[in-house]
Order: sequence, then structure tokens, then C-alpha cells
Amino acid sequence: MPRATTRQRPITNPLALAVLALLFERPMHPYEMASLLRERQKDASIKLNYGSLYTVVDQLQRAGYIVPQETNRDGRRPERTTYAITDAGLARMREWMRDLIRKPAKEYPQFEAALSLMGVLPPDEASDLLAERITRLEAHLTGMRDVMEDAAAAGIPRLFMIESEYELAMTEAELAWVRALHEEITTGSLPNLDLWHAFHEEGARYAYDPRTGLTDVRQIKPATADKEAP
Amino acid sequence: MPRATTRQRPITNPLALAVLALLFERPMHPYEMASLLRERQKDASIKLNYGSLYTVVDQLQRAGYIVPQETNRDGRRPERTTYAITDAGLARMREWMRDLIRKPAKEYPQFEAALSLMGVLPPDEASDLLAERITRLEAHLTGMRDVMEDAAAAGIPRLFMIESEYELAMTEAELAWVRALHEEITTGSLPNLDLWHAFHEEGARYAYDPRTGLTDVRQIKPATADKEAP
DNA sequence: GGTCGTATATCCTGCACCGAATATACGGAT
DNA sequence: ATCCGTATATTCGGTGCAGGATATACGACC
Repeated sequence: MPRATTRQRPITNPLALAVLALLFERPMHPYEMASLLRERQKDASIKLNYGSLYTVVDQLQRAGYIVPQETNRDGRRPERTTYAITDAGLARMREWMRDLIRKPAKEYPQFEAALSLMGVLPPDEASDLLAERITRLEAHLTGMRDVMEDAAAAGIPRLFMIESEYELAMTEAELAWVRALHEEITTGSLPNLDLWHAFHEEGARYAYDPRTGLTDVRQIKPATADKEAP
Repeated sequence: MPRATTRQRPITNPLALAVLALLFERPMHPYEMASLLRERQKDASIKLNYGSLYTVVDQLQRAGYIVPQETNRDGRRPERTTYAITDAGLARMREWMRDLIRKPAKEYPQFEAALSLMGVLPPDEASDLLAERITRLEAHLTGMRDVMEDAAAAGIPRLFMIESEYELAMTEAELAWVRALHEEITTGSLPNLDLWHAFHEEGARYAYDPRTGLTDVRQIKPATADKEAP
């Protein structure tokens, strides 16, 4: 039998989870949600922008997870709609949270993508770039530590900043790993460095086939665009 | 003066970078790109699906980074278009790679989002969920190590799997951190655990204001949806 | 008392993305 | 001989998302 409406995809934007969590505290209107998220620095862990916020609020409402409570108008300012969480929303929030904590999610960090294609850069350049990354990671770590010390000094419990401790730990781990890789390239202890160099000799192209284990180094000139795109 | 065309946003999908990297090796058609990425397991680091692949190929072409070379038809199979990289594409690829390696990018891991909202779950439940995550992370690590050993045994140089070493290191770091947090919750050494418990006593809601440092525990019943969504 | 920047509050629009559909070829099983 | 699962190859439709436009209020400054 045919479905009456096109089945709505489950909401995946973590900002929606933040909305549910905020409405779990008390009813509020979208702009206030954004202000609170900024004030508590949750926007460092959850990407926030107004366009997405109003979109997910709408989605949550259509799904029955939240309901508009009242619509106020203050003078001639735009109307603002206050929302409250429903029982279904409460259940969804808990389920979602449980899932996120229990199951490590497959994600695609940009740096990992770059690493997987690093062969397209000559090894000496890669090495220099990694060195620069090291400097930036160090600076970032210093910044994070300062912020956390300030927060601690202001008496904010660790419980409310646990996500920054996580970010700190992950950044430290990345720094250590990048340092080790950089070291291996500069000292030449990384296996097959000679191969990598060969790929980037004057005009060289490479094609490595992991099935056969064969590496094919060719001389091909890049194509030239002879027409402008229309 | 008005722009003739709406300025095209720069391409951000890392899959486009992978396309450039593949065409840097040799010209090929989109389906072949996908096959190669799968064969080399780059799809573990770069999200690949056909819809996006054909989209980014089109975008790259419009931007002048790649050009269609020839269109073959094999029997009655769908036509396939072979693309080649242009000089502009080569330059763009290098610049993009440089950026990704040099500059740590702000990303938003789902787990960090969940951590930042962890207060909405009662501490005992959070503890159990973290324990489950630990188990899953361990299993995932074992799996990754197996895959890497197989690859090493098959004679694939580390250079071509550097991204898995990164993923391994990051996962190990996360495991260590989660273990430590779990320990702190179960032993009670995490400060303000009592506060966290109090938030979740029968019917409680919490509102913590980091500006004033005040925590407000209220008794509010959740709203009930009295209407079905239309 | 005008004006300029910032805060309050939401909406609109265009693109990117992804799931799923389409169509044919081919090799092995029954 | 034919059936059917998998490989080859691309297209399309619908949605989520983000950038920026819109509109008013308010305080500071000259």
C-alpha cells in the first residue's frame, strides 16, 4: 500500500539535539537558544548558524518533538515563537544521546583525507607542511589551555567543559603523531621514501596498483584547457 | 557593476580533491575513479558515493580544473566520459593539499557534541554508555590492526596506508581518554558529581548559568503534544 | 537629534549532497 | 537454455544546510 506522505528522513543535524537539550531545561525561542549556546561555548562543539537553527526547529516541530507555546510581539520587533519539548522529544533526545555516546561514529576528518592523498605532493614539501602544522597545533593547544584555566578560575565545574578536555586530548594525540611522522620523513626512516621521491622527479606521474604491487612511473604532460567554460 | 553570473562557490567536498589526485595519475572516467578509490581503500578516509562523485566531476569541469577527453561507448552500455586534469586543476590540487596539511581545520565530531550535552543524561546511565563505547573502541582497534597487518603482509608500503596509522593513533587516544573519564565517574573522583545526580532526581530540570555560576533546579513537567502534526 | 554600530529576531534562496532508480552486460548456476 | 546476482556506468529528485537579506530597537557618540 502506498504511503500517504513521503516519509521524512530522520533528523541528523546535531544542532537539533542541542535544541532538544535546551528545551529540556525550559521553553525558549530560537534566538535565545543561539544566545545560550554561544554563552556556554557549546557552539565550539556544535556547529551553529541561524539558517540551520530555524530549519531544525521547524523539522523538530513537524516531527512532533517540540511544540510552539506562545507567540509574543515586543513593540514592533519581529514575532518570536517560544517552543517547548514534548514527551516524544524527550524520548528522542535520550535515544539520540545514548547512540552518540555508545557507538563510535565513522567520520571523515579533512586531515585524514589529505594524508590518504599525500603522495601527490613531493616528500620535501610534505615535510615542511607537517612542520607548519606542528607549530599551529602547538599554538592551538596553548590557546585551549588558557581558556580552560580561565574557566576553572571563574569556578565553572569541569562537568560543564568536559568536551574541551576531550578536544584537548585529541589535539595532543594528533600533535604527537604528526611529530613522529615528520621525524620519520626528515630522518629518512620512513620506508620507501626513495620511491616517493622518484614519483616527483621532473615531469613524473605515478600509478601504484596495490593488487599487483606494481608501481608505474610515467612521463605524461597535463592536459591544457583549450576552451573557456561556458 | 553587476556580476554577469552568480559567483560559483569554491568546491569544498574532499571527494573533488580525490578526483584531482586520481586524474593526476592518468585520465579516467568517473566510474573508474570510484573503483580505484575502493580498491585502495581511500573510501575509508574520503566519503564516496556516486551521486556526489558525478556532481563534483561536473563542478570541477565547470571550474576548468578538468576537461572531458573522449566519450566512448562500449556496445550498448551507457556512454562513459574520460576526463583529464588541467594545469589550473594541478595548481588547485596542490594548493588545496597544502592548506589541508598546514592548517588544522575546525571540525565537529559527533561524540564531542554528545559530551557537551552529557548533562541531560543521569550520571549512572552516562557511565554505562561510556563503558559500552570502550568495548566498541577496543573491537574497532583490533579490526584496524588486523587489516593493517594483512596489508603489510601483502607488501603494501606504509606510505600508502599512512592515513590508517593516523586513524589508529586517534582511536587509541580516544580510548585512553574515555577510559579515564569512565574511571572518574565510577570512582566518584569527578568533581560535582553530586550536582549532576541532583539534576536527575525525580522530575528535576536543571538550568546552569555560567555567567552567574548559579544552578537552578526546577520541577517542570514536559509539555504534551495535543495535536498531531499536519 | 541625527547617525552609526550592535543586538534582537527571523526568513529566503540557491546550491550541495545523497539515496535510489535506470539500463545493459556478463558469468555461473540450475 | 535461462535465470539471477553482480559489475558497469550514469542520472535524477528531494532535502538539508548555510550565507546573507530583512526589519526593528537601542545605546553611544558627535
